Amino acid sequence: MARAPRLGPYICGIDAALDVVSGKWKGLILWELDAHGVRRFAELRRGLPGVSEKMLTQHLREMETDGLVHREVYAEVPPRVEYSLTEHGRTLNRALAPLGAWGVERIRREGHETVDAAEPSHL
Amino acid sequence: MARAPRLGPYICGIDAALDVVSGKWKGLILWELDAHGVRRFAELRRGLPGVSEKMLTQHLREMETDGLVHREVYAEVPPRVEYSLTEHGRTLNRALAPLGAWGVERIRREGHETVDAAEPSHL
DNA sequence: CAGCATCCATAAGGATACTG
DNA sequence: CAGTATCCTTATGGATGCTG
Repeated sequence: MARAPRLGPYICGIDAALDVVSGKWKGLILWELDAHGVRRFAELRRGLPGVSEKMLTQHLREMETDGLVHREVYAEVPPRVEYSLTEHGRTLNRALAPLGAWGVERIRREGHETVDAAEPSHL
Repeated sequence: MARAPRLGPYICGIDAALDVVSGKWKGLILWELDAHGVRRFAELRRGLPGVSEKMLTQHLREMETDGLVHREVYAEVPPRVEYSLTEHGRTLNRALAPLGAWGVERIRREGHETVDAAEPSHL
């Protein structure tokens, strides 16, 4: 099953925003889709080293429900499904930019380990 | 025990930033401390309706470890402890502002329920 | 290819009682 | 006042196998 419909009320805007980006891969999914415009399931999977099929599917479904991601299914054999960001997804991604910059600073400051992405860098 | 020292490497800045604000009350703790400058344990508790002592203590300790919060203990009877933000805490809070604004928009858009804060509003 | 179903391990959060 | 300690429930994420 997916995420339960969030029981209590939100306390503030941060709370409401964090609710839709919390999840191990959601920030990265947002980044991938924003960078490439459109991605198929398998492409997305390759872009997120270590993600399981289950988690990728689950996160994509939740983000679809939250109005961040658009899912386009083509009735072909073999099946093809393309994911892209909605306008809300794009604005969220822009709102996340300063946070990402802060995070990069934190990594640099504390000398955390990072992964080497095949594509140049998300940093 | 508190949070484990985070096993894997960070994938991107968002990832590294989310790691320190994930936790049911952390965004709000940041907000409270930024708004008031200095808060005692009990004041903080009143500002976070519904938080348990355990979670508040735990979150504060993690945020201290992450260099976001400063904890000042006064050797008095009865004991007094004051919490405030470090410079890193303040910059994080600023980086969170656009996300908070996005969240407020989302609440408005989707008609989510919110709590009525005693103090004017976190929204 | 793009998934769904099932089972399982760990992490996050909460309730309650007690203390320097 | 400002916490600890303990026990318990739920949420999150992962492994594996199967399917239209």
